[in-house]
Amino acid sequence: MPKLGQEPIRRAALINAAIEEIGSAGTLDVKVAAIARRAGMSSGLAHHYFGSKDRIVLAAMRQILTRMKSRFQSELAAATTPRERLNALIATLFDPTGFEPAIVSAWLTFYIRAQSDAGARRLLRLYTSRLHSNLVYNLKSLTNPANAEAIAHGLGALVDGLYIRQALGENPLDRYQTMGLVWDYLDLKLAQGPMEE
Amino acid sequence: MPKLGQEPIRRAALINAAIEEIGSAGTLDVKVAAIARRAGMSSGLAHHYFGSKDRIVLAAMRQILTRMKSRFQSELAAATTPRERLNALIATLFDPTGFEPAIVSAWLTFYIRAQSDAGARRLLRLYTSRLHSNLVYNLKSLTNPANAEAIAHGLGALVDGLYIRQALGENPLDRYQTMGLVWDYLDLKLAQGPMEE
Amino acid sequence: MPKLGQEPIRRAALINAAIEEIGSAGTLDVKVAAIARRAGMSSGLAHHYFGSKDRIVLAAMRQILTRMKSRFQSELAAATTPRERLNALIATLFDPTGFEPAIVSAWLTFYIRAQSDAGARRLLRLYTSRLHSNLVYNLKSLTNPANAEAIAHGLGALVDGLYIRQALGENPLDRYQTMGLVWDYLDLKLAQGPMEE
Amino acid sequence: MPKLGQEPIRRAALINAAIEEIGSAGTLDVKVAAIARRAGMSSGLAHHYFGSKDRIVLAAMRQILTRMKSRFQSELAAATTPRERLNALIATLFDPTGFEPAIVSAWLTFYIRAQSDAGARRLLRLYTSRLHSNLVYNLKSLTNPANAEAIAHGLGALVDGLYIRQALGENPLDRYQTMGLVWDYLDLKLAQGPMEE
DNA sequence: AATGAATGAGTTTTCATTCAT
DNA sequence: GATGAATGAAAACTCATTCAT
Repeated sequence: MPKLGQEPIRRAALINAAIEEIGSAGTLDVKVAAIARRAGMSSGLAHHYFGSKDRIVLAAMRQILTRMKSRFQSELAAATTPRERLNALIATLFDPTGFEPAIVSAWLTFYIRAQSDAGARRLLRLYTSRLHSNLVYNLKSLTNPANAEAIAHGLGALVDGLYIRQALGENPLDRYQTMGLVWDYLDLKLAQGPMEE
Repeated sequence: MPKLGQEPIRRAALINAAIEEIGSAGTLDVKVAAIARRAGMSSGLAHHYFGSKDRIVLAAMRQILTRMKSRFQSELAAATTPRERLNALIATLFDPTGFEPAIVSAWLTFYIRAQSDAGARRLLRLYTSRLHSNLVYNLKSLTNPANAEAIAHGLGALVDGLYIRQALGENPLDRYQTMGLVWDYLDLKLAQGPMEE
Repeated sequence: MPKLGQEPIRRAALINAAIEEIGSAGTLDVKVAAIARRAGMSSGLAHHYFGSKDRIVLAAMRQILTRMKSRFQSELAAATTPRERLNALIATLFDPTGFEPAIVSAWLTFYIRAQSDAGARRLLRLYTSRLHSNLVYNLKSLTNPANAEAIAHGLGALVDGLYIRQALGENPLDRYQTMGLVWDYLDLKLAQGPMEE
Repeated sequence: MPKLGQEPIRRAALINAAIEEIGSAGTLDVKVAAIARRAGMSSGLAHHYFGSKDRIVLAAMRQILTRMKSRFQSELAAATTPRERLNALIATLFDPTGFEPAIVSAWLTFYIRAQSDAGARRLLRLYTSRLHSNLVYNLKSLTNPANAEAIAHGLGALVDGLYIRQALGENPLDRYQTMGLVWDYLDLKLAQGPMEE
């Protein structure tokens, strides 16, 4: 009797292996064989489940985004005020889970890939715009709309920048210091640009 | 007698071609043959001058950093006060020359590559630490040392983040808006953390 | 399930093909593709199993030495007196198996290669010193130690010289004549330098 | 005014450079560019004078043989008796000039090449047969014809074997010890097989 | 479902040889 | 004669993908 329900297990194992492999190599230039080995199976099976290397990589990317999305959802569920929701968003962005070296590194690599791959770009844009509108939506309760847009841009850029430095091992700050830097920015901007009167 | 002094000309042509190729591909994963073709020569000659593909790519990276360094130097020459120097640094970072798609793209790819390539990492770290100490040095005239460090970190992350978004074509801001965002951050932070008394 | 245990089969096939190819070309300068073709597989597979051309060639050399070693062992097993063992050693050195054009040719090429390749040199030195000490050990029962060393040197050089001539097709002697020449040398030397009293 | 008579100088320089290069590389697999550089000229000029790499290598081989021939002639000129001539032949074979590592090494490499290259084979055979008949001719004065042939074979093989060991750096004997080994062989053989009565 | 053997197309790399000057 | 730039063909090597079992 064949083991039932192997497919989802195998797929998940491959996706995780791909993320780890990309993260540890610091390159999208990983070998299917290496991913499969890390996932404890043959390269042939990896192809069987995903059809091509590109699909594996894309699935890994999707997986990272999905994880982040569900983290957002659970964090946001507990928040009630706009400021709490903003704090929750930032806390999620810097959640240790998403900040593991492998994840950060894989994430950045996806950024690069998005430049030349429409599928990756679409995925990433979806994520970016969701985050942006989420930020803007909550900021609008705390400041005027134009300011909300500006702050959202600044926050987004700051987060991306901190990510990139993390990936390079150049960030001398720990998680709380990093979050403090972002919160500080948020506080300053909110103090600077108040609600229109 | 053959054409003399072709070496520097060819090397420069190859480096430029490599930057363009990397920029247009959005990947470090370019072919030597493609670079050589773009530079108007055979792939054999490219190898003759650089020895290997890696060296060509590394030279391209070095070139980008060199250009940025000389831009810094000329901008800084005209500045006299610390604040002017900070403004000049930021202006240089967002100089259109450095923000051309090809350059941004090559730059980002370089970031990723630095993770797995010691040569690239060394080069990048040199650039990063120079920029950081330059920022800190000038900020120390305007605020207390601890604050100077913190602001330099925030500025660095912000700039990196804006770069990444530019590379993705996700930055809806133009050059002046982008610089405005950075200046604004600088102003806010300086206002927040004054000189120690 | 694929055919299992192909690796040793393929490796052996490649090694044999390499020996044949080297022998028939009279050069170590053979193409991986040619070896692979002779072994009935793709060049990719040859690389898969050996990693590089050099490793294939080295493995071929090792194989030749191994064969000779096992021939020594079986010949020596039957010998009981020192003189019988010396005769067995010489008989083995001139065993037709080791004197096939392909083998001789590969062997000579190996000699040359040993000059620039540490791996080959180590292998060859191992063989050379084993043979030498084997000769010396048995000669010591028949003559004084200093003489044993000298005879071993002479025998070694004579054998090498006969090999090289065989490789060039310049040796007008057949196997027995060639062995006779060596035995004759041994007899003369033993007669000349007797046991110390 | 162009320098006159440059051609023979250039050719000689290239030939010497080729011998050195082959000797130091321990391979016939040397680059034209490397030979030319060693000879202090461009690779283009090397082709101008020799037409192809093969011709350079062959010329180097011819050069070594020519040198040895002239050494034979001058040594033989002084000898008057058969035994003196034999001694002179052996002394020439082990003349330090011909025993320089580069020469020995290049020589061996030629041996290999002779297996796959008719031009090289012809050249080498010419040398070999001349030496052989020279040995035989003089030996015939000292022993019976059949014995002369046999001794000449043994001497030839012994010399070749000593050469190969020299090239490998495996010969623990110095020049005089090496010659002693050969003379010893000659003496023993002559003592063993006297003139027919 | 699963394996890992096998392929072959795609790239890098090397170098003898040619050629404009 | 002389240079060294330039080429291009040949070879090594890599790896996604296929496939027999």
